Amino acid sequence: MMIRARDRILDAFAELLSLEGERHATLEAVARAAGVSKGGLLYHFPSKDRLVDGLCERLTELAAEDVQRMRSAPEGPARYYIRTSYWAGTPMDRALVGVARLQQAGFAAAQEAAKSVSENWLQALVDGIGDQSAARAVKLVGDGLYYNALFGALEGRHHSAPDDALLAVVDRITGTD
Amino acid sequence: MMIRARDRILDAFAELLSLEGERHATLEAVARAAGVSKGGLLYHFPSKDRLVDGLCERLTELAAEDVQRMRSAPEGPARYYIRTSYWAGTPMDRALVGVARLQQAGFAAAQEAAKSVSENWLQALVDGIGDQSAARAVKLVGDGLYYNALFGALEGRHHSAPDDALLAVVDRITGTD
DNA sequence: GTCTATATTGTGATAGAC
DNA sequence: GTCTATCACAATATAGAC
Repeated sequence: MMIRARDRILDAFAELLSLEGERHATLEAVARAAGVSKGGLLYHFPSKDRLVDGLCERLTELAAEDVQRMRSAPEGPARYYIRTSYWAGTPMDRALVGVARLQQAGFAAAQEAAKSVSENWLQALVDGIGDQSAARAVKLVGDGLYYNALFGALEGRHHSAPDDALLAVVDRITGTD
Repeated sequence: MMIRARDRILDAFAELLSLEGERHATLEAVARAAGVSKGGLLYHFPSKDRLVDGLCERLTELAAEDVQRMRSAPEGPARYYIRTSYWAGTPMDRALVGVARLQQAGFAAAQEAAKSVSENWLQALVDGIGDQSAARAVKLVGDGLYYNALFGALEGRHHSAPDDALLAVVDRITGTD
């Protein structure tokens, strides 16, 4: 069965945003990558702002699922968060980097969505670690990894191997060592 | 004496990029903010790519000076780096966030400049701390702060007060406590 | 639901006066 | 060095056929 065009369009949008940058994610480029015409795209998303909204909603859903996994992870939320903060080209990676790029381009909806998911991750870390400062430091290390992912995505780099030495440093931050 | 128009233009470009996002930093908006006409701007920077180059060069200069200060800081490079990684609206903050936004919009020159200054900061941390993993973790915390600055700039938030609790965590990472 | 064709606007860039 | 006027093109959006 055919994947719904609406989903293919969001896939293409996230991919162009994360791999080529916001300037290259034009409606025409997205339509072409999704295999539809510009008019076809605009049937599903009547304006670019609505397309942005669509990706923000997808990120919100994917991030909420991730927070659930994080809260119930046997290794603890800190290690889980750091281990999964590497760019691996997953749907959530592309959605997150895509929304970050939209936010930095100046789209208000992306600003709000990025802030919201960021706060949810931080809260899960605070609840799991207990200590505010340690949770914040772990969050910052993860943010740093995402920031580096913003570069890595454009360069086509993948950081597939979770870094054991870094995880050891994280254990020192949380006091688990 | 009148500040050179060329510098005013770069100031305006960095400010619009960091405070309103890349989409709003059009040649017309930059010219208006700098108090010149579009034609006047294009005398100094014949194309948008040259304007981007100009900001990248400014960042490279400011970052090189900062690396010097960092290497000779009495508190050590780690604490210096973290303490100055907060968004405070300084010229270097605006240049750095501005270039980050250009990079994520898809400008290749910004990609190279951001990568270069990032590597120089990391090298200063490695040289100062000794341990590779610890230096990398400190760099990631600083990157995380910059990543948060990408949000804070748009929201007009300033993180003027260096966070003592975070600096204490950094000491634990570097083994200085 | 998807297409083609077209309208509208914004953006980067040029030409030439002063 | 800076301006005004204008250009060419690209990006978003609309209209209407199928």
